Amino acid sequence: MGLPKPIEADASDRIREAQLRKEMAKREPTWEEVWFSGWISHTGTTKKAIFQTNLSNLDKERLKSIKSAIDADEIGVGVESLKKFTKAHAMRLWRDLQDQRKESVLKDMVAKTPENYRLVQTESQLEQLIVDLKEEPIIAFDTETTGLDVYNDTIVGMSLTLPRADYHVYIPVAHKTGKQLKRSVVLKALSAMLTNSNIGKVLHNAKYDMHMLLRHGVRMRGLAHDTRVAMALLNENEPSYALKNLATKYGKHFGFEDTSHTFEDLFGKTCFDEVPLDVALVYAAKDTHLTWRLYEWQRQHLQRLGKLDQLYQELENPLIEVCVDMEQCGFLIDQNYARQYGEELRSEIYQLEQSLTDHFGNINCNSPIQLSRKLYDELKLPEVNARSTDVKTLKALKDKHPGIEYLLKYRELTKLLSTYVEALPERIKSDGRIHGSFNQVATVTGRFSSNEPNLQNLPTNARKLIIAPPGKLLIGSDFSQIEPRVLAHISGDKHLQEPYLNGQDLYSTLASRVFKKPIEECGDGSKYRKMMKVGLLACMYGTSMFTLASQLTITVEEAHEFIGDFYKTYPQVHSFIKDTHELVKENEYVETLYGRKRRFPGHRQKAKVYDSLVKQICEILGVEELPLNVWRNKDIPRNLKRKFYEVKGDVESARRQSVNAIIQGTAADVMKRAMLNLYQYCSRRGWALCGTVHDEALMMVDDTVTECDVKEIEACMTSAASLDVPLKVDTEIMQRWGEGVKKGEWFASAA
DNA sequence: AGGGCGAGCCAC
DNA sequence: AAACGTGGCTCGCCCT
Repeated sequence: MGLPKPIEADASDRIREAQLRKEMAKREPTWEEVWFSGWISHTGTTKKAIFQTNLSNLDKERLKSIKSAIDADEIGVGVESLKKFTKAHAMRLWRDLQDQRKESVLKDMVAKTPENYRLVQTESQLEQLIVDLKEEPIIAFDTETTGLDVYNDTIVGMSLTLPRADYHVYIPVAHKTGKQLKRSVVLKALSAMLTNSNIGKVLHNAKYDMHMLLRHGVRMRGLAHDTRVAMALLNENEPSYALKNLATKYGKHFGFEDTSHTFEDLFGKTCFDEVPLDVALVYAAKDTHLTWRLYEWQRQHLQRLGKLDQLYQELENPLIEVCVDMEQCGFLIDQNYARQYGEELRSEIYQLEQSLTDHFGNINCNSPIQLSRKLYDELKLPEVNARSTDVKTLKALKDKHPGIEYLLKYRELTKLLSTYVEALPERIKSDGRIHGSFNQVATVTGRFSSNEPNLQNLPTNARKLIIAPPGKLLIGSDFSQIEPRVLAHISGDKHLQEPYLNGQDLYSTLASRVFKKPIEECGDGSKYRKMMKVGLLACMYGTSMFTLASQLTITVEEAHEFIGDFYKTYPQVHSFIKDTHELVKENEYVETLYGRKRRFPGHRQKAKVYDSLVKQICEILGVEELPLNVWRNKDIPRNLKRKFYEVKGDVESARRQSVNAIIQGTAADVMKRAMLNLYQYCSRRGWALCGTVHDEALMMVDDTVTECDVKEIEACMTSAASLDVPLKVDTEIMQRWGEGVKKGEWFASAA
């Protein structure tokens, strides 16, 4: 092998190298990057140019030849040690460099501690702080803790920004080293301020700090602004809402030019109570400082946007403490039931496994790869759906092999067991409850999400693990058909509103009109009603004719005709959808009824291209409307097709999402408003709102609850919005979630 | 060993 | 060529 020719690094190479270094600082690099970077450091920058070249400039072949040249001792450039430069060596070097970098960064940070960052370590300093706080109508606040578990970790320090006095403090209370006050002393001194709802607090992700303060018995009031929640309203597409990432990205707009380092960067896995106070001060005080600046910047934008500000002030901000209380409430798990049910499932699964081995041999049925090999290669089952092994495909193959039904049952039971029946009890905290978290700003449409565990996707059988504590009952109130009602309101379609105003069944009425059948033939369980229900949902979700056809087991042409008839009968629904597409093309965003925005950056240009291509295609074919299948149409030129499919996916996806975001988002707004009403009502009664599943609110109430109380609960929800159609709420009462009884029956049997 | 990712599946 | 919107969790598989 010949000696690789040195590659001269020019200025642009060096720039790219710097970029690579920057990239490497942000994420765990691949070992090749490490190897190369370490190599550069190891050899020094004065060595041959070949070593100064950016890795990304070397094609794979060249890199390989260089490596093997080194291995074969063919590179004799005076870097003898290089041939011993192994991966392990590189990683070690990398870590050393990182540590050195960390240390020097920390040293540098401490040296540059701003003058108005102060530690509060003594009684007199604390007293002075309390005095100064009396002059502040609004402050920024943050806690530093031993970890991220709000039910087990503890506060090790607190930082505050005093905007009027123009200084920032860090109050260590549980650091392992350094002079500091006791946590109880500090909290006692601060509690008047923290619990005073007239003193505004600005926090980043307040829910977390509020939980933490509750760990030490302090209920924070007067949350004025949460920069994380507000950021989600200002840009629902933000890739990360971590304070440091927001500072890096937007800092230049509010005077934070330097990129801040994340906790991980600086401290890795070290617990914050081990961090020396001088470092802790500059890190922690900067957090509230940053939060405050971010707040001021966000205020400008919210005020400019008006409606969004109102949404924040009236809805999202008050909802934060509702979330805190919901999470604190938690869900009680029936542990005996869980054990017993788990055993039942395990034995049933064991038997199914025996049958599966008989049918399919010794394979792992949980593995799609092994399963598809068995089903399609060995057993030669027809590949109805491209070798897929999902439920839908398996159901289609049910008649083809006797083992499939066992497989389906096995899927169902193992899912239930592993994801729910075994997993939920593992999350039980010391109070016997699970405390999942609810996130009000995790979805782009404004709906709630839930995790650790997700309480919004429990199947009925898993919900049965959750019970009301003694003396309590669970109440589940759900909005009936909220999304169609929102559509009826927003589209303004009088015909769609009619059944709601007259108390008729929506889908039967729709079906009767669209299919031109007497209402008797469109009743509950009729095929027309079923079709209509699927069809309406398809319109709200923007389903393609292909999918709709397969759902209804009709042809694409029939589906197209069906939707055409629907739009003809309900023209305002059609125009709402078309108008929305136009609107999103023009503005690149849509809004819910309450001003929540869903943005589609870059859509305008793509939509223009898309529309002009549609026009061209229609002209060539001499038709008004785009044909159902463009790809197979022989009359359309190839390059036109190619251009069309380049933008088709993105544009149609944005259009579907825009229509859906208005409907789903408005429904979410209404639910959030309802939750505020319910929270107030429940608090007054000493009850608890404990969760939400999109259109349903869950409450924990005394078992003395009356029919009248339930009416008030429902009123809290129906009065949440005044639409052109009435809102309807159905309520179930239960001791065990998943075994609910309609309110009517409950009170009838109680009497 | 542990992270990333896709398949699959649960909910509305 | 892809085919329905919003989520989160577990598993197998593949990678380092």
